[in-house]
Amino acid sequence: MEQALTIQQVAEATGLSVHTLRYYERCDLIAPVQRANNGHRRYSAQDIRWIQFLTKLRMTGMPLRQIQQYATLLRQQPDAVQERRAILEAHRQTVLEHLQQLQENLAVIDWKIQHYKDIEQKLSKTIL
Amino acid sequence: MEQALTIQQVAEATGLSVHTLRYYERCDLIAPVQRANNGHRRYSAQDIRWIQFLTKLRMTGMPLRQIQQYATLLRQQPDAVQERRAILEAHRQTVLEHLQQLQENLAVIDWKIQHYKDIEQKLSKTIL
DNA sequence: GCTTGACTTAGAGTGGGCTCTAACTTCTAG
DNA sequence: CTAGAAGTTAGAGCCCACTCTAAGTCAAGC
Repeated sequence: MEQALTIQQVAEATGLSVHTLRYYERCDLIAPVQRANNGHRRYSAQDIRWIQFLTKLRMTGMPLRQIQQYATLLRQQPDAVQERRAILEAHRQTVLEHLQQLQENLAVIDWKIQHYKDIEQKLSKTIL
Repeated sequence: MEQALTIQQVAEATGLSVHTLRYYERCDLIAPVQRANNGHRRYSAQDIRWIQFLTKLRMTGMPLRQIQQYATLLRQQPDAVQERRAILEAHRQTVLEHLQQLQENLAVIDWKIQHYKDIEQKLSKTIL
């Protein structure tokens, strides 16, 4: 049998909390996980790979709803590769725009920091 | 008198809603704005510059609470340039880390897109 | 055989950031 | 003089993404 992890172990492995893992399953972001005889979840290597990918989607700002759609597609139409790629490419575009924005705004902040540095310079000269 | 804008005009100029503008003032992100005789807000050019900068902070993910601190410092200790610079530099660091993360995660997504492209390629060849 | 600890569920609560509502005032145009 | 457009307030509501609680089950170790 391949390694089947407990929810605790998966939490540690993925950085999500056990609460969040169960929550994600409830929200259909994760397919119903296999159970041990006592009803405890047993995560497969597959499950973990998917959870790791879904956290990438989350961390780039994809809403749970959209991840849920992607997950459903993945489960119900494993051959719909083009559709899934379309979702990822749309998301990619969104992320690129977000990155762009972030960099522009950061530039303004950098400018302000420099401005403050200049003021500090001037002040120290005045004092001397 | 310099141009004193109504809340509507400021909303248009900054991309925030009038609701949000009032909300920000309530939360102390914006200093109490001058009022016309009828009690309506009249925003100064100063106000607008600040609002524009605060939206940069927001868009780079600074929490309202922190912006509020920065704003308070700006109003109550206009000479505390170093302190304000410290806040901005700390924030800058956070944003840089976030950017880094975003790029790393995006790379994984890009990889997945490429992977899907490869599959599509193979499929189309199989069919031919 | 009893405690401890990891698990289960359904459902309630939280925090951030808006967003909207209701009731009211005030100015402008017809 | 009246309708309507734009403003005001306090406070309620909403959405997202968790996060926690309560009550219960089950297996292992003392």
